[in-house]
Amino acid sequence: MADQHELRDKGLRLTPQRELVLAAVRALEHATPEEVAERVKSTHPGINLSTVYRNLETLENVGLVQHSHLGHGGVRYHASTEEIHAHLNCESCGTIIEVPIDATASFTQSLLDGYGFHTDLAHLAIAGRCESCFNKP
Amino acid sequence: MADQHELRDKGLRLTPQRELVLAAVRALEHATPEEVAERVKSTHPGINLSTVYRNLETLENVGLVQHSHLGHGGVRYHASTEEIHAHLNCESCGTIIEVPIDATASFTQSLLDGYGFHTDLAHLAIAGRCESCFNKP
DNA sequence: AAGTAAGTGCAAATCTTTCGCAATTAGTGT
DNA sequence: ACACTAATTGCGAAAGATTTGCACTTACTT
Repeated sequence: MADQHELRDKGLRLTPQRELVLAAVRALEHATPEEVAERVKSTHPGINLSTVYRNLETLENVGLVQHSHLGHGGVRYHASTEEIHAHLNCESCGTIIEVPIDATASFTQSLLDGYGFHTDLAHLAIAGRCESCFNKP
Repeated sequence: MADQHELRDKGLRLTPQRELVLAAVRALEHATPEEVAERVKSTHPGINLSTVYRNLETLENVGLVQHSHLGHGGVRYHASTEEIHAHLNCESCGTIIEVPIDATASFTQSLLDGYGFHTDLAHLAIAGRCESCFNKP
């Protein structure tokens, strides 16, 4: 039931580093590899950045985490959930708003109808400004 | 009327490098800085990559060009036009489909209504797969 | 024609991500 | 518990993209 099993069930070895990386991604929500490393270091100071990168990749391969591109900020990882969602990324304050993919269905359908394009909104954020930033300068 | 004026009107000096960078962005459509440099070199072999980067930034500051993030492929520049458009970026073949912003209006409106989010679809591409890539493996 | 500030070239610095390789360690069988 | 093997880690170096400092050049002004 524990954490162990979800990793081992995927055919992965259970290392402290790997568990911590996964835990950090889950705790941080949309963190950069750097931020994940930072977080892991609080528990496991010796972890190497390469190890973080490799684990993020490995965890993504087995479907436990996913990354998306948030424009300027670079790549960010988040835990996989049942709920696939799109990301609205405020370019001013960096806030990320999650939007259930259903809310985007009619849009993606129209892109399919109009352009034959099969949209994957989960993978790339949508840029813009959140309410409060929009109301500022 | 000529090219000179559009640059000078923006308060910029008219250098061969700058003109060529602008011309390259216009000719290439959605080119990476590297590609712009490559193109400029055919006319002006000595141009330095830094100069290309600096000019892209400068031209963007005065509004003559814009960049957008196309996921994995990195940053791409295109000329500013009357026609703002969104980019659909096929993750398999890299093709970019331009979509008039009108076609996205009801979607962005719904994000505004639902989340108070002011979407800027021009800035970040939308990932997915084009028709033909979708029909392959 | 001379002055000056913008622009350029060059080399080095940064930043992010990847890679090779030797040392370590988790999971397996004994 | 013990040894074995392959996966994983740490480390240092490498690669790719973009930025920066600085001295030299050049476009524009007067």
